[in-house]
Amino acid sequence: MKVMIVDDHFVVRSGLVASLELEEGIEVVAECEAGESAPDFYAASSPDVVLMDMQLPGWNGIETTERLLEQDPSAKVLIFSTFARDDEIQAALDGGAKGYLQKTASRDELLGALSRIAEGGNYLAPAIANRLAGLKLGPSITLREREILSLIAKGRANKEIAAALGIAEDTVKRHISNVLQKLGVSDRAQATAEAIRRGIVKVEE
Amino acid sequence: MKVMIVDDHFVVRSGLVASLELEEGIEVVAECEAGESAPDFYAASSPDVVLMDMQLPGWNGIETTERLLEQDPSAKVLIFSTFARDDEIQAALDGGAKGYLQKTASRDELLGALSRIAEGGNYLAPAIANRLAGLKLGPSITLREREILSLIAKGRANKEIAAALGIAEDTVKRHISNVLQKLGVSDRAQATAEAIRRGIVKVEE
DNA sequence: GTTCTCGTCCCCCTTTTGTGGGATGGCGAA
DNA sequence: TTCGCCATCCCACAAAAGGGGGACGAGAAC
Repeated sequence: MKVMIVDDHFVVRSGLVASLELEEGIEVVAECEAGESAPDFYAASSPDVVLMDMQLPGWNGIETTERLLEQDPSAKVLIFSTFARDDEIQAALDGGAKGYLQKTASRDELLGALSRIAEGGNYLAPAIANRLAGLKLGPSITLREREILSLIAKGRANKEIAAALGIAEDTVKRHISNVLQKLGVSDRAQATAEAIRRGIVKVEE
Repeated sequence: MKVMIVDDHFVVRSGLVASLELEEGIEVVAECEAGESAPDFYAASSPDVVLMDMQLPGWNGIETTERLLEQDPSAKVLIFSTFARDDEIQAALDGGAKGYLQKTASRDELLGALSRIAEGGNYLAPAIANRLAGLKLGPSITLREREILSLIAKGRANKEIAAALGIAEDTVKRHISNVLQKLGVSDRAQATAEAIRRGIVKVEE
């Protein structure tokens, strides 16, 4: 089985290489530090499975997965993330990933997930699968709403947001009113915290 | 140099072992998955440096560091964390750690930090050191202001904050006005984002 | 002593925010 | 096609937010 690794942490890459190369029949054919370079590495090494980190500078794991799938619709991506946030898992699976594993997973779980996916199957850690099954999917946040949320987090007033997007201030207020309800919060400050928690808005260093 | 590793992620442990064992003069004498077992491993292997993960189930990195220092006040601990939150770094250094390194660090940075600390020195990633220095130079956020910031992030209105703290609404407004200036932001939404970024307010799963 | 910051309180003022109502056009799914 | 959702716009209104002024007591710092 040919495996490609996408992770910006050298320590994770070398840990994965060290564990996987020990295994009979597994070969790491590419290691890549950034989402942006993944398509080229993929084309050059045609791996059976891609092990993809979620938190990457630049393109994140989801975006990179989508690009790989544009390039090769049969690409098999296993997301390997530090976190297990429901919305992130949902987004990863929606984006076409074949599985989702936390970095707390044991070596056996990792190997099991890899072989399941190489065979064309899917893999979700049991704990995650259960949680997702019981998850009541709340109303989804639209593109426009996400856009406005990120401007709110930057301290923009409704008037400024309207100007930036070229729409009326009343429309902005309407969007905000809707998104506050969807997030189950009462004002833009709490919406900011919730958007950051859900990964809708990023906080850069 | 004898190194002990404390990290619950097998992939990080094997990555560290793989990278460190390649190096002349470095030997990994203990690997440990939980803070609770660290003291025993430490006593059995007497390492020169302990590489400590921050996010551990049970005892976290700071608590484990403190226990190791009770046991051996000359223990040298290098925190190896996924994050770089100001308050966490502060707590780690206050707790007696000799250094703080993010998991995004390169192999060279890691080796450099390890040898600096083995020699009895300290190590803070340059970016982090600058940021901490910058924060100390900037105006400091008072206790009351932090308290109010976290209530703002929870969506509380000024009136509610006043009631919760048993003070007048005008006083709350005064505090908010001050803290907005100190953070260099224009409203409570942006203040929320900034407070989260600086680690003043935490976002839990 | 004096000066400084912190936390507290009051007044007044403008601007912003958030919600309610109602309305239109587009677009995709049932 | 009809229905629902998205995005857009309008109006009106109450509440909230944020800034300005001035003031006071406690305690730390000089």
